[in-house]
Amino acid sequence: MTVTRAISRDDVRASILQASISLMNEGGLGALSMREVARRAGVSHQAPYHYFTDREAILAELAGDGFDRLYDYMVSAIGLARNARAEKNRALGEAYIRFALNNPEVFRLMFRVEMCDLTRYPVAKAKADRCFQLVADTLGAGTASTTDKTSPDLVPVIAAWSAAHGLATLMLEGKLGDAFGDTMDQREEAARRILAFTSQQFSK
Amino acid sequence: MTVTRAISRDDVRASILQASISLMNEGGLGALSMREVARRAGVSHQAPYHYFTDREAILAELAGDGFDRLYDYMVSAIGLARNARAEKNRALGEAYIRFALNNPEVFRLMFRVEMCDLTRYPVAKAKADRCFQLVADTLGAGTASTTDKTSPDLVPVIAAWSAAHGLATLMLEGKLGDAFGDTMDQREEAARRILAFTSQQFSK
DNA sequence: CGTTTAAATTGACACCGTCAAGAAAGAACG
DNA sequence: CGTTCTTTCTTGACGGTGTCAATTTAAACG
Repeated sequence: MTVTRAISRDDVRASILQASISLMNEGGLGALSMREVARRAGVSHQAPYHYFTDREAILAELAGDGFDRLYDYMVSAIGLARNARAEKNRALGEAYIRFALNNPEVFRLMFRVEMCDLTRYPVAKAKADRCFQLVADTLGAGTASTTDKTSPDLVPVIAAWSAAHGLATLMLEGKLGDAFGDTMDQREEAARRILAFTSQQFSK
Repeated sequence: MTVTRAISRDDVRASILQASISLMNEGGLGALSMREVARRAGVSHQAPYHYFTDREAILAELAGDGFDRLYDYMVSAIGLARNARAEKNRALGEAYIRFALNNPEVFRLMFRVEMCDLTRYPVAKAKADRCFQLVADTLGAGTASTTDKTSPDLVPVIAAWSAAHGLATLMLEGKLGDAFGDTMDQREEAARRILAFTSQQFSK
C-alpha cells in the first residue's frame, strides 16, 4: 500500500515540470528541450516520457497552468474593480495585459496553436475555455441582446477581447518599439492609457 | 565580363528562397529547415550558407517580403475605399486581416521576434517600418493634435491597430473556434462584421 | 596554358525527439 | 526466504537538425 517513499512519482513529475518552467523562462520556448529538461531534473533523457507522451504534452501542461494563472489574474482584478460595467471591463483588460507582460513565454505558448494544439489536450482546453467564458461573461454583461443567455451577441465581446489581445501581442513582440519607454512600469502605464482609450470608445 | 551564364548566382539564391517559401506554406515554419531547403533547391546542404548567414537570415528575407506584400494589400485597399476617413480606416483594417488569413505563416513570422529579430536585419526592418508608417498616417489622419506632424497622438492609432492585429491573431490561431463558421469566406465575413463594429465605435 | 580566387561540396560535431530493448527495483504471493 | 510479475528507469540506437571546417570543383584573369 506504499505509504512513504523517499521520492514519490509525483515528485519526479513535479521536478520535470519545474525544470520545464525555469528553462522556458530563462531561454524561451526554444530552449525547452526534452533532454535538457531531463538533465535539469536529474533523470535520464528518457524518463520524462514516462510522465508525458511527448514534448507537446509538457507544453500543454504548461499552457494549462498559464490559463489557470490568467484566470486568477482576471478574477482578482474584476473583484477589486468598482462595481460599474466600464470599470470591470477596464480592469479585465488591464489584468490580461499585465499577465502577458509578466509571463511572456507562457503567454506565447497559450496562443500559438502549432506549439500545442489544445484540441488534443482536453484538460488544458477546459482551462482555456474557462478563461474565455469569464471574458465573455464580463464583457458581454451589458450587451444589447443579452436577455437570452444562450446566444449573446459575440461581436462586441470579441472586438474588445481582440483589442486587448492585440495590444498585449504587439508589446510582447516589441513591435511598439520604445515609443512608450523601455522599463516595465512605463510599458504597463502606456498599456493602461491605450486600453483606457479603447475602453472609453467601446463604452459608447 | 561574364555576360551569359547558364545559371547565375541570383538564380540559385532565388531558388533557395522559392524552396523556403513553398516549404513554409506547405508545412509551416517548423518545416522550413536549412537542409530540406537545400534539398528542394537541388543544391548541397551547405550551399544556402553562401547566400544567407544562417536560418534566421532566410526568415528575415521572407518577413521582409511579407511586409512588402502587406504594404501592397493596404495601399490598394485604401485607394479603393471611398474618400472618407472612416471608410479608409475600415478598408485598412480589412486589408490587414485579409492578408493575415491569406498568408498565415508569413504573418506569424513577421510578428514573432524570436523567429527573426528585425533589429538585426535593417532592410527587413525598413519594410516593416514602412507598413507601420502607413498605418499611422492613415489612422492618425484626423486625430486631435495632428496639426504638428512630428508627434501625433499615438494612442488612438495603436488602439485601432491593436484591435485589428488582435483579431487577426486570434482567428489565425483558431482561438475563436468555429463560432463564425469554418470556411474562408465565412471567417472573412465575420472578421468584417467585428471590424465594422470596432471601427464604428472608434469613429466616436 | 597556369594561377588565383570564388563557389560548392563533402565531412564532421553536437545537439535534438523519440522508438526499442534491457536493467533495476519494488510489490505480491507462495 | 525465494520467485514471479509489474512498474520505473536507463542505456543505446536512428534519423533528423544547424553549422563549422576542410576540401574539391569551377570560374576568372593574365
